[in-house]
Amino acid sequence: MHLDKILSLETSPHNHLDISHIKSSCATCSLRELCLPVGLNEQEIQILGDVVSHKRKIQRGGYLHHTGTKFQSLFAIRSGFLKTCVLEEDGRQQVTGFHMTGELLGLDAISTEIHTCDAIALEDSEVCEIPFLKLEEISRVIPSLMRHFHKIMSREIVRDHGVMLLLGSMKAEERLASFLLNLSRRFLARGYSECDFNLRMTREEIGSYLGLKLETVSRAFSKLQEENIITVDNKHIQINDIARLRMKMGNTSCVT
Amino acid sequence: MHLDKILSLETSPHNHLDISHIKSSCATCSLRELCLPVGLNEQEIQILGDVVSHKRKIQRGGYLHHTGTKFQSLFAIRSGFLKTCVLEEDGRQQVTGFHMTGELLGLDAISTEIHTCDAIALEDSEVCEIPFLKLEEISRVIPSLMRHFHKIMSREIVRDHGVMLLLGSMKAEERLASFLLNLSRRFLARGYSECDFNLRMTREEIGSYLGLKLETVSRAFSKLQEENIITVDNKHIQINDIARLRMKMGNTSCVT
DNA sequence: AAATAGCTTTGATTCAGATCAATTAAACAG
DNA sequence: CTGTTTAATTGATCTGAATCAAAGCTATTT
Repeated sequence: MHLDKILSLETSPHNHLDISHIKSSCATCSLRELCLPVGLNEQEIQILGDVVSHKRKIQRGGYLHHTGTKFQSLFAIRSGFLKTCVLEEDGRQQVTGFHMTGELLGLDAISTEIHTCDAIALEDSEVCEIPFLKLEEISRVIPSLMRHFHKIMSREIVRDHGVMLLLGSMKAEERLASFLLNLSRRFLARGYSECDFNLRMTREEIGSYLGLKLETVSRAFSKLQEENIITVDNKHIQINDIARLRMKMGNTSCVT
Repeated sequence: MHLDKILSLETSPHNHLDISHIKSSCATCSLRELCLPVGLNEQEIQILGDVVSHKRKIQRGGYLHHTGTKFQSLFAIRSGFLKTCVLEEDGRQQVTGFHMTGELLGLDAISTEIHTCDAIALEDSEVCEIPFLKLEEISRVIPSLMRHFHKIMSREIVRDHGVMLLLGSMKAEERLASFLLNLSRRFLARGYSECDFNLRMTREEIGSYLGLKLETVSRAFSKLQEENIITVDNKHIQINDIARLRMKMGNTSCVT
C-alpha cells in the first residue's frame, strides 16, 4: 500500500468528503488519514498519532505562515485550497504553487528553518500541523514513513522542474492548457469531476504562477473558449474536449 | 559543524583541490568528504563508509544517467561540472540545472525510482555513487545525517523556486546577471575567484536554462560588457563591477 | 436595492525577445 | 597546418505578450 494516498495523494481517487465522518479527536483523524493507506500496524499508528498534534483552521485570505518566520511544522491540508508565494522586495509577489487537500506544505522551509514563502488560503481551509522534529524521530522508527516522506519531497522537486519547463519554453496558451489539465487531474484524483470545476484563484494569481499578465491569461481563456475546447463562465470552467486541450499543450507532458 | 560543507557545500569556502591528497580507497575518501565536516564520530564514519560504495569517472559529454532508467543511487560530485536536462518528446531539451563539486544529483528520481532527467558531464567529472537504500538505512542510525539529507532536498526545492521566479518575472539581462552571480557565488564557495572564471556550458545551454534563445544570451553578454560590468572573452568571464551586476538583477535576491 | 470595490474582458499600441540570416571565431580531426 | 565542424556574434525583421486604457461584470457591504 502507498502512504501516497494520504500525505499527498496524486494517484488514487480520494474524495475529501470521505474523511468528514472520522471526526473524533484531531490526532485520531489525522492519524487515520496519514497511516491507514500505508498499511502501518496499530502500534505504528499509535506512535504516529502523537506526531500530528493539532488542527488549524484558516479563513479565506488568512495566512498559514509568513515568509521569514521560524519553521517548526509541516502542514498537511485536510480541506480547502491555498497558494504559496514568494514576495520580492518591491512588493510584487510570485505564486509558486496552488495546493489542495492531501498535499503537504512547508517543505521549502526545512533547509533554513525559516519559511521562504507565504502560504495563503484561497478558501476556508483546514490543516494538520506536523511538528517536523517529531516527524523525523518517528520516521526513524517507521521506515516506510521515512521512505514516503522522501518521495514526497522528491515529487515536489519533479513538479518544480515541470513548472520550470513550462515557464522556460511554453507559450501563453500552452501554459494555460497545462495548468488546466494539471488542476483537472488533481480534482479527479480527489473524486471530483475532471471536466467541470471552479477556480479558486484570480486571473492575476494564475498569471503570476504561469509567468503571464492577467490580461494574457484572460485572452488565453477566451481563445480556448472560441475554439470550443473549454467553456468559461468567470471562475467556472468546463472542459469540453480534454483531448484537444492536451494537444494545445504541445508535446510536453502534463506538469505534476 | 555542518555536513553542509560536503554533500552540497554552499556556505563555506572549500577548494576541491584540497581533497586531492586524500586518495586512499574510494570508500575512505568519500567517507571523509561526507563526514568530517559533520562532526560524526569514528564509528559513524565507519558505518557511512559502507554506504558510499564506488567512484565513477565520466568523460566530457558522457552521461551519468539517462531519463527513464531505474534509480538506485544518488551521486555526489567529487569534481567536474555537469548539467541536468529534461528532454521533450520532440527532441528539444531544457536544462534544469548546472552542478558542481560537492553537489548531490538524483534527488528528483527518488519519487518514482525512475530518473526524470539526463545528467551529462560538461567536463571530465568524478562522482561518488551513494546507494539510496543504504543511505536511508544509515540515516536512521545517524540522525544528523538524516537531518542534513532533508535539508539538502529542501534546499533543492528552494533553488527551484528561485529559478521559477527568474523564469516567471525577470527580463533577459536580469536573468543573465542572476545566473552569473549564482555561478560566482558557487565558485567562491569552492575557493575559486568569484570574479574570474570560465563557463563550462555553451550559450545555447545557458539559454535553455534561462528560458532564452542563444542569440538573446549572446546579446545580453554584449550589453553587460558594453556597460563595463563584465568582460567577456568567449567562455572566459570577468566580473568588473559585481555591485552593478547585482543592481542589474533588479531587487530579486540571487537564486540559490 | 444601491453603492463600492474587486475581477474580468476586450481593444489599441508598444516592445522585448524570437526568428531568420550572414559572418567571424574557436575547436578539432586528419 | 589546413579543412571542417561547432560555437558565438551581430544585424534585420517579425511576433507574442506586455502595457495602456476603457468598459462590463460580480460580489460584498450597508
